[in-house]
Amino acid sequence: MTKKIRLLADTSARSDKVGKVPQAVTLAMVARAAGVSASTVSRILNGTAVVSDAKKRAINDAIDQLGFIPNPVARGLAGGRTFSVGVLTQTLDSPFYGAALRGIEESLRGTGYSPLYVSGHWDAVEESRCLHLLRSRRVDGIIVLTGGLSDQALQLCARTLPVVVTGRALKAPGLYSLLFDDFGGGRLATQHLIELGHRQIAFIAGDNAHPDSIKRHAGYRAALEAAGISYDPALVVSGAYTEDSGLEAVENLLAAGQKFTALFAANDQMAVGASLGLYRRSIGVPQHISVIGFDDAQFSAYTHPPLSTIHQPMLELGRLAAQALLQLLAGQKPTAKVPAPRLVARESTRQI
Amino acid sequence: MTKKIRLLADTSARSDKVGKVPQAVTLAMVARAAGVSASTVSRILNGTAVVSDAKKRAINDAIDQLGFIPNPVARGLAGGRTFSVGVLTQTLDSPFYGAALRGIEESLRGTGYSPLYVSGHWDAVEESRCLHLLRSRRVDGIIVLTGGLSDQALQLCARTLPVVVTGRALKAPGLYSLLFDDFGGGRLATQHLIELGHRQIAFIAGDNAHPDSIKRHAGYRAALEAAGISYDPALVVSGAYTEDSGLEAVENLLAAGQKFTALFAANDQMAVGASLGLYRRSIGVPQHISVIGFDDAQFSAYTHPPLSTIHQPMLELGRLAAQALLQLLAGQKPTAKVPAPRLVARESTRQI
DNA sequence: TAGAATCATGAAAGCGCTATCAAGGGGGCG
DNA sequence: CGCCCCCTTGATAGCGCTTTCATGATTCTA
Repeated sequence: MTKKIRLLADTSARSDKVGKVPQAVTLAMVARAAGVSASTVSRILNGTAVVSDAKKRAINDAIDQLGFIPNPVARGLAGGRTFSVGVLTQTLDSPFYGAALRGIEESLRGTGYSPLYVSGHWDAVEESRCLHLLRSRRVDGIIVLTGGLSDQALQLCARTLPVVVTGRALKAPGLYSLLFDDFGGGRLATQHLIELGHRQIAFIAGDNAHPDSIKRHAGYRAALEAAGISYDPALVVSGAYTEDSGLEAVENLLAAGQKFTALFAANDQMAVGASLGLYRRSIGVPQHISVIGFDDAQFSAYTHPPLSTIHQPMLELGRLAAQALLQLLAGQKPTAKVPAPRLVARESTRQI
Repeated sequence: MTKKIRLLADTSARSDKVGKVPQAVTLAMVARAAGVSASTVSRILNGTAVVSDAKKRAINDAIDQLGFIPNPVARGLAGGRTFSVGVLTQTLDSPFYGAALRGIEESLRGTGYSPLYVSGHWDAVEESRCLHLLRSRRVDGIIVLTGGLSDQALQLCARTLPVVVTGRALKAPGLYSLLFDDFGGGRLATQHLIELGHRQIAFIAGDNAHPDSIKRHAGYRAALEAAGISYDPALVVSGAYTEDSGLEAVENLLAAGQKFTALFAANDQMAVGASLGLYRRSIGVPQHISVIGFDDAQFSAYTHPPLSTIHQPMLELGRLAAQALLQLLAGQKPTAKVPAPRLVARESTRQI
């Protein structure tokens, strides 16, 4: 067997200058070994056409024996498909997007598609550059995790490439969007505090450039008003979604002499920062002030005390996004639906 | 101008069936527009040979006007290089590796190379599969962030592809390794506790499958012995580098009635989990027990109290790894050196 | 100034695969 | 029993680029 393989390899045009890649087993070699034409091997590989059982078996045997792995680069060039999907995220090392990336990876595993991650760092120009990079790398489809790109840019992109985008509600051919209910989440968090008897509830908003931050804010306000509590702008400070900004925000609130018994931060990172600020002033959570976050980041279950929060299913969202893209790629209509926000009441909030 | 471009485009062989990619500007079109041959354009693109200034200018003009972007897929097939580097990480959403990935991304930006991330989930079989995937995708080089692959596997891989690996000390042609001083770090953490007057210092080890965990453990032991404190196996429990396992470990320690005034966890995640365990028992950190972690994860500055830890420069490590790979790719000898461990004393440790 | 040597350039042959097209063979129907 | 159609298969032409190889134009040396 080994001998036969070697022989076949030797008859190949340039067996002398292999060098670079050792496993230079090509489709042509498989074809020769199986006694069929390259076309037929390709047909088996892609399931493009019906092939007789006998040949099918012969080819599969040859593939196994030679250890043939189709070269994706060549397939990409010839077939126009690279079997890779671009993922435009914002930061690779965010505890938040990380989960989504993992979800994407999970859904893609075993499908033959590989993810190609690029990060836009919340900068529309940068994101646009990333989009170009992905296109130039000839990805077969793109997943965009929120970000600051304009709706038009995405719709334009979707004209030539399947696109799945999270964090907005867009309709366009070849485009599918997955929108999490940030408004409902914001309302839910606030309702939770109200139900615990709180009436003076401070809010640390996220970056105003992010639509989700605005919607969480609106949810907060809606819950307040539904409970007959008037919205007090003095209790609202803005942060930037970072721990530092949460810390700073709570310091500002305290410095301004604001009275509140509960605090809702638009994400967990700010909630953690804020808790640290309270800790520094020896204000107990939840003894003196209840704190609730948003996102349910991985670390939130392990803070002191474990943080109450709104669970945002990023892992699930990643999975769904990838599945939707796969459906788009297969010419089907995506069916994915984003789970509703869910309250995770832990120990940082309590009855007044 | 536009007209000219359109005309040129129309004379192309299959301008009627463009469809898929709109910017189907090919090298051949540039060549025609500039009145030169494809070879010459290619030479400019790659700097492969000297070309007269006049043609050089004409070609560059044509490239700009047509908005030509070389197709990496075709380049990959023809030239054998794909301008992508594979990054084998363990989990995409770890706060720890995340920083390294960002470092890699930073170093690669602007070099023309793109990273292709795959994650092995600490499973040698899976990692090996990932390595194959990267090779089959024809990456030009590989960065391996620790993991459980055997040294031989890596050396074998390095025979055909430049490889940079972190977390081990290997020497081989085409292979460069970046080793962080885990032993020194473990010793440093323990010394810190000893200097604060602690004599009974518990240790939560990491996963024993990880060499770095073993080395941190050895560092702990060495510091103890250097200070004349006998090593007490009863004070050592093993965890799995997760928050949960840290929590569990401290519970075991407490349940067994062990006495200790300080605790060193082999990573920050376990330190956080352990702190939660102490909090649940109303044991104050650092009032009753000092806690120190390892890694200096992003969240560690914001825990209650902020966690003392050993800074492991993952961002820097990522940058260095990418730079080293770039050097390898350029045929140079990498020069990167890993920074030494550094103590970050925050508020979770104090004088006894 | 003839010949060699150097140089810039173009033509052409692939890289490994997919896709189109045409051909051969077998079966069904009139 | 013959014709037509369908089904399987192979040959062939690229995908867009890199890379010899060969060519004519220069320049240099003797």
